[in-house]
Amino acid sequence: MPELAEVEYHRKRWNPGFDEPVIEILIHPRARVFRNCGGDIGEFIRLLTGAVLEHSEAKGKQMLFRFRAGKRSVVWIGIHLGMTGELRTQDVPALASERFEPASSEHFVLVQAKRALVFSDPRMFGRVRFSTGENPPPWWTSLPPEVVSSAFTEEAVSVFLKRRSRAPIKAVLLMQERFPGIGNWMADEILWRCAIHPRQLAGDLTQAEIRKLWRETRWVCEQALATIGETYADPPPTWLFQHRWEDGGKCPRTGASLVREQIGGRTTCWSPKRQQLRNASDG
DNA sequence: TCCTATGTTGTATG
DNA sequence: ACATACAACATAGG
Repeated sequence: MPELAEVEYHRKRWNPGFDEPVIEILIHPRARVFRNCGGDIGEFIRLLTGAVLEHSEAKGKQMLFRFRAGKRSVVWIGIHLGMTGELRTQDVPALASERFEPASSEHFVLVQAKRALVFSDPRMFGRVRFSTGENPPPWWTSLPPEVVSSAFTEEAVSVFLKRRSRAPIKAVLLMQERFPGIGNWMADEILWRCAIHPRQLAGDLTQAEIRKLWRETRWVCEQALATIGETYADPPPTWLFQHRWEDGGKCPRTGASLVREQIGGRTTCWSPKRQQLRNASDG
């Protein structure tokens, strides 16, 4: 499920574990989610045992958790949820004899006195990585500016679209280096609001369309964070979101039928009455 | 049985 | 070197 707002929601699901030490770590060390995890897993497990979760944040689809492991030692855990990853907390049994038993998809569990912090991911497209030291790892600090930040400018979008001028705009919106956190449903939602056909080449967009795309990208991210990001509540039926997966679904603006096709390698939903392909010269 | 899946990455091709 | 397209990754559910 995880795009920008779903990631933010899952990040906060570990909040009940703040300020309490990790007693034990349960792990499937050979799970694919630990590929290139940043060093020796056993060593990170040793450092994390007894450590205290003191901060977390999300950037796009990435999450970072900071643990204090003694006065001068910090351990960072980076998590990406991939396609099917989830974070949750679970109460641990009061009796020590009923120890927490992770399911096969629960690759990484931080057990505390009162609860377990659980990362699960059946398909294992997600990723867990580790780092140590006072500063966040380089892969984190080099992430692009967030869509909802002031650094996400119309100019930056315009430059990026010109660089990617021969790719369909749908594929370009999925590129995390400029649109961090945008995923398949958000890209479709944005293009539907802009009345831009997902197959339109990025280089064909007029400056007015680029401005609209920039504004609607920010708007969809803000609204998704306010609904899904807070309570996991679905956005209202005025969004494409509520209709896009339903066979025979209707466009909430025009009432006409929606269509689905593969564009940029992903199933794409749009409203043909509202989003029409045009020649570059027509713009 | 076959098809789909809210993601990323490695590789081939232009 | 850069941009683009697509298979591959691994599993569950309709």
